[in-house]
Amino acid sequence: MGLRLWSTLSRQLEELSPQDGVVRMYVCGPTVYDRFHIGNARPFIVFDALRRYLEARGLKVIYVQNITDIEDKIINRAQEEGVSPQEIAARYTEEYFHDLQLLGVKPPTHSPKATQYVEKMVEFVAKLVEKGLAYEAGGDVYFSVARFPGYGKLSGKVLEELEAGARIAVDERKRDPLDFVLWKAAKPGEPKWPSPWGEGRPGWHTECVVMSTDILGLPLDIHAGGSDLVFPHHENEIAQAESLYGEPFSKIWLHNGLLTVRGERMGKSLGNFRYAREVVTEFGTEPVRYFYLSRAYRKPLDFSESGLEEAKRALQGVYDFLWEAEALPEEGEVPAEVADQLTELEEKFHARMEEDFDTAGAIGVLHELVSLGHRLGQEGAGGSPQRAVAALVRKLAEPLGLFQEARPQVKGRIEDLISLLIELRATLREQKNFQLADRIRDRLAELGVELRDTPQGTRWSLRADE
RNA sequence: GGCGGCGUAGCCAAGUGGCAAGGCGAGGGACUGCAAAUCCCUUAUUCCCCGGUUCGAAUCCGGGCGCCGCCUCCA
Repeated sequence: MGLRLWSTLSRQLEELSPQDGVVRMYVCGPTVYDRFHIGNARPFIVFDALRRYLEARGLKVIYVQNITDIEDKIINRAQEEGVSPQEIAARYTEEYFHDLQLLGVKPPTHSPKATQYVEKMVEFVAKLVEKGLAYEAGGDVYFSVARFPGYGKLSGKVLEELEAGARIAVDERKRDPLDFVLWKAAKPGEPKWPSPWGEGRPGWHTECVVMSTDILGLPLDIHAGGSDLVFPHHENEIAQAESLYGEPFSKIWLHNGLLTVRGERMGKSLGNFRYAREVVTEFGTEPVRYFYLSRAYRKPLDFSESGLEEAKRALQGVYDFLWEAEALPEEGEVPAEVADQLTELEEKFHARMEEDFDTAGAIGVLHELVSLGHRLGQEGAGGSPQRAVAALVRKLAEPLGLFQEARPQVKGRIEDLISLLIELRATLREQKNFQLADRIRDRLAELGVELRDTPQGTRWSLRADE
């Protein structure tokens, strides 16, 4: 397969070329100081879908997503609540896995924690110091940006202009305002680890480099995250990794667009966020996934309830076909002409997916398949062709985590009761007692049981609960 | 100010050189006792504007206008 992805680094489509069929993929994970919000969920869902698509195409994917369990925000939160940072981190790590599951995300192959890697980070920083790429100052260690000629290549920034525009209050311990911290000296009461520069803790940009290379080796095939991480986070990762190892850190850099609310970026600090858990609970797993995957992953996406509602309706339309088709008996052959159409649409689906992971275009193809299925039903093609269409939709959508739900079932006795009401209604209709017949239909609809009168008799289906 | 990106129907949205996917919604028709669902038709002669290149441009180039993100922790 030839999957091409837009790399932020090269600013062009890059062929994914894994060695031995193994894709080494790293996605920036959460800082566990709170539950993540629905905007944070975008990369989790999008890159989960990418990973699963690659797996569906026969590749092995080693998917690593870090957990930052030592960081300022965790310490602050711990102080606010009067508990230990470890307790905060443990709590929200658990919540993170819980919410990932709610989003229908397959657990990462590896979920390394920063605190498990402190020793290796110390070794890494020591090597940078040894090579003269970093320096110690007052118990802190800084990376010397001037020592890495490629600095700015990911974000397209130019060193001189960055310095000119530096808004940060210059820390006098830094030799250059752009230098960033690799190791922070411990303040009283903070978690700390021993190091050649005294007790302290690792700085923010180091963990991803150390953990990803430790687990995946160099270079990574894909390094991914939100577009807000391009600078400085990923730029700084490249600087550390490449200046030390002297080879490319990651072949492809992927960045998802941010979630906005009425055009403004969703952020914890802006207060315009909603927790992912809250949104999934309200709208459901698949509507949330559909909402994200029906938009190009690189573009900004505006969050709205109406957008989620629309996703829900679109999804229901597909299920109306799937559930109906799957209830049909296997009968008749799949005509060669239909088989050809299915092959053609399947190829179209993959063509969209392979061109920069165009899930939105690919979902459009799935809707085309559903239309084809309906048309076959209309033409009286018999059960088998429609079932074949439904099966293909299910298969193609599986890596997206869409259209996988089974028809809601009711227990045997309730099913018998519904059948009884339908029988009764049929009699009433024969007797032209439409008022009562309609009342049965309306009341059942209110209870979530929809009746449809077809030439083959009355069919019923259950609406999924809100 | 610098860097990155976006602007396609009423709304959401794919498409980056060869007749403008798809979803939601709206209107008309078929079907129905009436509905619902479904099917058929209609809803962008045109892709923010102005120039240019080309046999041909939403797609490439130049110039505007508007919006967003990053430049500070942030998915």
